Amino acid sequence: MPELTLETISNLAKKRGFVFQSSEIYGGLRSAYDYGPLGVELLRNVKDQWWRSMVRERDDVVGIDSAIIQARKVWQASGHEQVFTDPMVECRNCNARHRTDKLADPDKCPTCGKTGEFTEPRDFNLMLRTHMGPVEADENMVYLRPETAQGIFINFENVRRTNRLRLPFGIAQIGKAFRNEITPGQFVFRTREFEQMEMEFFCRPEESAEWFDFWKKARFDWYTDLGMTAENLRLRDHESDELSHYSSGTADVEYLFPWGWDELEGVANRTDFDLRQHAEHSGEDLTYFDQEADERFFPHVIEPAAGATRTTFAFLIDAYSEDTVNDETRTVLKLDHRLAPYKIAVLPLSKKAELIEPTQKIAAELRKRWMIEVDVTQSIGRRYRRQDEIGTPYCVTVDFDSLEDNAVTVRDRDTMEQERVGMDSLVGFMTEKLF
RNA sequence: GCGGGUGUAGCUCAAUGGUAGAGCUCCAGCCUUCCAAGCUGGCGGUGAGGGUUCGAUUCCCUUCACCCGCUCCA
Repeated sequence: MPELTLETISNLAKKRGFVFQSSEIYGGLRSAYDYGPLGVELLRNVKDQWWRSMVRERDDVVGIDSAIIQARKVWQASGHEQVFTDPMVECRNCNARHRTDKLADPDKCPTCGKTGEFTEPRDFNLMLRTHMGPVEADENMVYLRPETAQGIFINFENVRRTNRLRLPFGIAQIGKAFRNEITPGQFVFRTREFEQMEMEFFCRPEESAEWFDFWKKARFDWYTDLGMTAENLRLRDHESDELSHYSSGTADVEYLFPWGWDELEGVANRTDFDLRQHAEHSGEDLTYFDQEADERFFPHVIEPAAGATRTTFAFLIDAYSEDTVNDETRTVLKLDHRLAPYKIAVLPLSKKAELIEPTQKIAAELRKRWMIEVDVTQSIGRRYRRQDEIGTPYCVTVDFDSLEDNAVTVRDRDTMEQERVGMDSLVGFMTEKLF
């Protein structure tokens, strides 16, 4: 198979209605994308699988959905306002960017050594801003959250108390986040508006190393369980100099994208940094009281934080394949059926009315359980290829024999093999296949 | 944001300072048609704004977007 390029995969995404450029009819808006009918299903399936494995299948994790707009003080306490708004200068000679307050010599570029090449200091504010209320004044300026994590920390006590939770326990959230990235790009990989899937797992300080290892493995396995190629995945521990301001240890789950290894998810040991900061800034007591041990302390936190949109993108890339069939290229998205936008396509062999009627009947029955599509246009071969290209695992074909024998053909996306199945047992048959 | 490149139907490409063409895709019709078959017909375009000109897709300016490098981190 020829090397897969970003262009190939983004072309497929546009052509089949997975992803569109934002504001396209007005020339496009940089760094924002709209998800089409197929993309929204794929994205939703990825999020559902995450939620299922992180929340519903666990007895120690609960979910929340916090507001995108939060008090400005949240971002002062978390450190984002300070870390995300440094005045910076750029070197005209080598284009390197430096924080003004970190320069030994304010006129000399530490990267290339030239002097007098700096631009005027500019604020690089990585948080998007807006105003609460109709009057645009500094007093009512608010940020759009740059991560979903803080919405969890500030609700730590609410959730713990109302749900009577005891350590160790986690709080999970899926939602949009916004960052004024300096350079967005690589299609949907880095965008200024994106979606995160984050979970903060609170535990006793001395157990944090153990949970850190647990979550690293659990998160890595989640991808392979959903069919992502293990050779295209790796777990990489951060060097101490690349750790974030809040972290004592971080490991990234990385995927081998067409442009190289890049991050899907970060698993970080955030220690008690966030709870301490919020306790200090808010004046609330955010410690945890362990009745048995009779002690009060700040829990430590392990955070698996994944990008929902880029993870969806990675699944799309990983599923892409091209076979040669009868000297033609067959493009197939070999998506796990749990992620595929459509589970089944129902296809009458021809448009004749006598076939349309049973097709609609079968479709109505299948639609109660699965996301399906009915396609009646053009030749059956063409329709199979179309379904292959959007990753539909099974096609159900109604032909003229069906009118006699009350059976249909079920065709497998990956093997292209066909099996005759009675209409009465079709739902049961598909339930087996789509467990 | 800086440097380099690119913008013509959904896609691939053609043409021209004087009514923008083709192939593929898509849609409709014909054919009891199981892996992108055929025939007939149809929809559809010069990224946006301004300037020069009798006339601009073509020349000039601005802008927007995309791709490649420098940065970032979900």
